Order: sequence, then C-alpha cells, then structure tokens
Amino acid sequence: MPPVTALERDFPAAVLSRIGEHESWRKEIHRPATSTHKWWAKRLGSIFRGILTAAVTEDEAAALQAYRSATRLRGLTVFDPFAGSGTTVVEAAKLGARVVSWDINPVATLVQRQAVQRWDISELERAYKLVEERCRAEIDRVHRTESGETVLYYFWVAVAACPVCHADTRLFSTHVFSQNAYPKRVPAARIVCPVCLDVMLGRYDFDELTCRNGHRVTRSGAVTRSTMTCPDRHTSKVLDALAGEAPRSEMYAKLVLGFNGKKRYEPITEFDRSLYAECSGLLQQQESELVLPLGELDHGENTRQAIRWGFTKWRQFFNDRQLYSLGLLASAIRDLSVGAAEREALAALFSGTLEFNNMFCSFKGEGTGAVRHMFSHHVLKPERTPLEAHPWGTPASSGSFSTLFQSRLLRAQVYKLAPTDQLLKAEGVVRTAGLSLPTEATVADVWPAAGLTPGTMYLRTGDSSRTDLPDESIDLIVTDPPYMDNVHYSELADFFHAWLRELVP
DNA sequence: GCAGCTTCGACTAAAGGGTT
DNA sequence: AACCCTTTAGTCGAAGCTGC
Repeated sequence: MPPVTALERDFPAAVLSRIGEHESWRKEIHRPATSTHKWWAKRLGSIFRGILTAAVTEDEAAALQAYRSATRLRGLTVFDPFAGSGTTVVEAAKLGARVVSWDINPVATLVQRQAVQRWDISELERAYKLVEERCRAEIDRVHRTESGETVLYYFWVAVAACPVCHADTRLFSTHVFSQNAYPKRVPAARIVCPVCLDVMLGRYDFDELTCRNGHRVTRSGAVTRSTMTCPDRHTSKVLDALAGEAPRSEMYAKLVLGFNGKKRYEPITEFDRSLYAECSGLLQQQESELVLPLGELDHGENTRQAIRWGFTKWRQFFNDRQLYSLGLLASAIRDLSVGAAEREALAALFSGTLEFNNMFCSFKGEGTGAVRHMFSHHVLKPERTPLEAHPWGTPASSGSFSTLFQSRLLRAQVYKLAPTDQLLKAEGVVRTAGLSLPTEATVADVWPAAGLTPGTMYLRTGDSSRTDLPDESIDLIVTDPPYMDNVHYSELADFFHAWLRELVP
C-alpha cells in the first residue's frame, strides 16, 4: 500500500457520488446480500468499494482502475469493528480480501452472516417447503372471509375513553383510510363511518357524506395531532386519555383478494370478529408450545415514545392473531431439522417479516408501497390506525414471508454467487457483472489458529474495544463508527431479538 | 418488446405544539 | 416572536411486473 493514498489526497468523489446517488434509490436491488433483513443506516456498497480501493492506490485514476478490478485486495485483511449490516464485509470479500467483522449487536451479525454464509439452494427450498407444510394452511385459514377469499389486510383503529365523560372515542385523524398516493390523478378513496364503521367509496377531498346507516361523516376525525375530541365534544390529550395503558383497538375494514384476483375493501362482519376471537383462544391454548416474543423495552431515546403510550413489553406490539400466526411460523422454523445455515436464513427471513407484521405498521395507500412499516422513521412511533397484514402472504402482498423469500433470500443467493457493481458510463450508471468475486465464505466465530485463509471469514458478535486479533494481522480498518449517541440501534433491534432469542441461539 | 402500472425505501415539506 | 422539535403524509426515481 502506498504511504499516502488516494483516500487521503485524491478520492474520486465526483464519480462515486454519481454512482452512489443511483444506488441509493433502491439499495436492496443493488446490494441484495446485505438486504435480507432490516438494519438502520445501511451504507452504500459502491461508496465502500470506492473507499477500499482508494485506500490501496495513490491517485484518482488508479483508484477508479482498482474499482473495476475483482481481485485488487487479494492478500490483504480488512477489519470492520462496527460492521452493522456488513457493507464493508461484502465489498471487501468481493475484491478478494480476507475479512474480519465484529458488531456488538446479535441482529447485526445475523444480517452479516446471511450476506456471506454459503447456502445449499435445494436445502433452502426444502426447508421453506417444510415450514410451509407445517403452518401455511392454518395461517391462511385465519386470514379469510366467510366465503373463503383471502384477506390481505385488516384495518384497525385505536380506541380511548374520554377523560371527562368516559365515552369511547375511535382515534381516527381522518375518515379517509385509503387513497391513492397521487390523489389528484386518482381521486377515488375509501371512507369509514366513525359511528357504525360502514365502509364507503368517495373522494379523497370529500367534505361530508351520509353512510348507509344514516350517520353524517366528515373528512376529519376525532384526533388532530396529539389532541382528541370525544363524541360529546370534550377535548383532551390522547396520552391523558390513555392514562399509561396501551390503547385498545378495533377492526374496522379489510382488503380482500377476491377469487377473481381483484382487491376490494369491505366492512368487518361478525364472521371476522369471531375468527379473530378464535385466534385469541388458540393463542392461549398453545401459549407454551409457540415461539413468542419475550422481554421488555429498554428505556432509551428511541423507545421513550412507545413506553409513554403504555407499550412496555415487545409482545404488545402484536395483536393476538399476529402472535398466533407468527408463533406458528417461528415454531415451524425452530423445529426444522435441516442444515444450520439454511435454517438460520429462514430465521432471518422470519425476523425480517416482523417489521411489516405488527401493530405499529400503517397503510400507505394505493399507487405506492402498501405498508408503511414500523421503522420508516427510526423510532417506535405508536400507530392510531394500525394495519394487520397476512404474514404468510400472497403474490399480491407486501412484506410477507412468502414474498420476502423470493425478493430477499433468493435474490441474495443469486447476488452472492455472481455479484454486480455499478459503473459510470456515458449513458449513465450501469449495473455490471463480472467485476467481483462471489461473497460466499465459511464463517468462523473465533480467530482461526492457522490464520485466516481465503474463503473463510472471522465474523463475531462482541465488543470490539478488545479483540483476540493477533498483532500485525490486519492491513486495513474500514468502518462507519457509532455517531455520537444519535440513533440507538440496539434499542430498536431488540424488537427482532425478542423473537430471535428462541430461534438463533 | 414495449408501455403503463406497481412497488420499494428514502427524502422532504408542512403543520402544529412547545420552549425560551 | 422566534426558534426548535415532533408528527404526519406527500413525492420521488428506478426496477420489476403485467398484459398486450
């Protein structure tokens, strides 16, 4: 390595900025290996590839030349002590380096392992089929209409009693519960009556209408920001009304996938309510056999809001049907007897689906991603109108176990065997194959006695302020360290860990 | 093979409340 | 009054998908 490198004096910032901007639009498409599961502040692969190659060259031209060279880091050992989802790990491996990767958070190292661990694809598919046989029929059964059609989403609303008159108040901020992302272009919208929960078709900008039971429905609901107005017009703070208890919720509508393949909105029926009640009973009966989330929220910057709302246990983030369905799914994965790597891949996939299947999610609308998942703002913000999705899912679902198996695991597998990279050409940024080595490796969780060999990675969950790395064993340290105390990922990652502790020992 | 629609996560603006 | 912070939701570009 040169004494003064391109990283210090001639970094190809202009080119990498163009490439990085392109990659940033859909990170998961360009870097599937590190996208099998949620992690926060994922860094751009192309930028880290640029950093790695600039660190071993003298000037911009040489750095850009190295950026195109699959084996430029061969013979070097790269260490990331705060590795997160593993961007450094993957980029270094793609350039032929030996890799050491630490992170204190077990969810982070789970994500890293999926990015490099070798999967036997037929074993992975066999494991997926076994899980499907064990739990799919039952999950499907509890997400359907009386006529047997699939329910993609159930819409829920939180309810609080007015502190003055104790009247129950449904905490809608608007009675439009579904509209297009571009409502001026597609003005049709779905409206709910806050009195009888009738579901109507209208316009996104309607002023007032009358439901089929004769109730007057206005566009705005009982809640504005943090203030609620009860049916008798008393105003109070929502948090005062909740008085430290997590809100009760009520189902008010569903999105059905009809036998004809078309989606339609419908009100909740007695059948829906009794099906849900049945799930509560089944959950109670099978409590001891099912994998369920354990533990309480730690007090911290990112959990404060949820705790103020009365959410103190991770289990409260899910309703009974979610606990039952996800519990069945997780138990099926726990009980698999298949290869360890393939089983862990499904555990990671399962954990990833949790982000879209809990009562902190909401409906984003039509014409855009349907589910606004719980971490879209890096905090745990309680939802007043949560969305309950079908966890197994259908091809028309977003964020379900079956769709993410395709879009996350299988896509990651393809990428790990033949990674692609972005190059800046005259016509723009172009995705290009053949510039990288496969990322697959055998994972060790202690420093190998014989030293690291190509094809082996040392990947460890632990505090990197003290390591067992021998002197002179590392050539490059490339990392994105914790940024002051700004975002407390561990507090958020506990949401996944509450389930994973029983799945990934 | 192509046009138009859907999907994804991230970015950004705006509203409104709280604080100094 | 000025400023800051929280909350809400509207918008975006690219890639994948669907139907012709």
